[in-house]
Amino acid sequence: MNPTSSPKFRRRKADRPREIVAAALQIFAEKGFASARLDEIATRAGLSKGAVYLYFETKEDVFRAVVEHAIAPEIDLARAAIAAHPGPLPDLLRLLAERFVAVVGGSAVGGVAKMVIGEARNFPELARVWHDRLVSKVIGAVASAVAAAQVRGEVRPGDPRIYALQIIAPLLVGVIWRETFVPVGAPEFDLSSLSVQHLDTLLVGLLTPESA
Amino acid sequence: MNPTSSPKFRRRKADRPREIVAAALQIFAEKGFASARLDEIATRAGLSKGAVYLYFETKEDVFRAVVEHAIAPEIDLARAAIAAHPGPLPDLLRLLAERFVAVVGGSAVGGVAKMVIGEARNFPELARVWHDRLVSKVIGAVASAVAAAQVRGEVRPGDPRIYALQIIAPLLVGVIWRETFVPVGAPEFDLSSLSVQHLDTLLVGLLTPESA
DNA sequence: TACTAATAACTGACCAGTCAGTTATTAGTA
DNA sequence: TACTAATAACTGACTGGTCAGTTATTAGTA
Repeated sequence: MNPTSSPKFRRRKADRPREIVAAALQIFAEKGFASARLDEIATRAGLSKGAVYLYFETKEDVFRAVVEHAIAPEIDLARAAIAAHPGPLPDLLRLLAERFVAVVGGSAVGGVAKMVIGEARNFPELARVWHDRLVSKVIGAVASAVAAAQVRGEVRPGDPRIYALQIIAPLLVGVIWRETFVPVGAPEFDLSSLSVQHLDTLLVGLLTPESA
Repeated sequence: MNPTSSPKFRRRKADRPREIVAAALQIFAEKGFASARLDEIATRAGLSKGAVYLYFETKEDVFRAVVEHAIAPEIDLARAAIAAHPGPLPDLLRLLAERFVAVVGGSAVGGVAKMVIGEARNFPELARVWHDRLVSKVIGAVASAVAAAQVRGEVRPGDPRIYALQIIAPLLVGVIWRETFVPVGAPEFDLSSLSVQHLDTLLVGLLTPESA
């Protein structure tokens, strides 16, 4: 009819994978792996289902790319913050929490985390990637920061790995809460207030009386 | 072949629903809703798929029954513990944590929780049931116990609802960890040690200097 | 004999993955 | 600059398999 003004499609090989992953991130975060339809992912990415298979072998392949894509910035976040921590433990923890709230609050990472939890049994490999590349690194880094602070006499005795979990858990549950219960009418937890009150409270119990 | 010793089936109308729900609890906890096969549930319950439809309308109906079944004892647990709490807040919290570890550690409730998180978007009604009947009640009860303790001067100022989340979160994350990452090789967190160290630490920050 | 719990074969819908054909784009030619 | 051949990005109809839910039939029970 009118070939000049509205071509049926554009050839944009370079941009497609990124766009497909972005669309898949949304759909997977909404529906989980099994219930996500490739047709819907393709449509949201602005192409046909067949074209998705020009860029990815299988649906699981797309899922993998999404997890990688969601993980990468998180690793940078954790690495940079821990590597550059100069001062005492409370400063590091407040910095980490602040970044966590900013990054997780403003992206679909929470949705991906929920998806990983939900699909862990059916796709253990993805849980493994998520754990090995992200979660264990964060827990390990926080735990060794705590252990170092214990050596300096800043932090009371106790299992550093459990301390790390205690530090992270309320923030994580805040995100899961938002993804799971807020959509069905539960009142939200403000991540920022949660983060502040959590650290204020926990640090009192964490630090030795001398250093506090 | 041998009709007397092994009849092809028995008629046991009264027991079937309970057995189906028990089998479904396991399968759903393992696979989540979408990936669970009704055939597998039926087989594990010791009957055929068609027979399941004599007792339940749809697969979602079975899911509903499972959630109800998993919730009921938890509600009793929370209600009884809170209602009967006599002494100061630390005693109540230690009691609750102990029960939590015992009940969640020894049952498939953790699996159901994970399932609810994973399937929340696709079956919001079930997330609503889980929230309204269980989670909000527990959070609310803990929050009002904290608020009462604040009035008594036992607990420092701060949002009681956030305090409640802080109290529960590490235990919850411990369970999610076990369900999600331990199967792919992550080291376990001992729920019991976690619970003890968590309360020991948190209570220092929670209680006023006078009451501690 | 009448009744019904239970089975097992069946249906219909759905969907991941395929592929033959279509169309946008680029390279080559004059 | 205009035309054309060659290429490859893309489409959409199709297939093969899976599975929730149905039903014709069988077998246990009263």
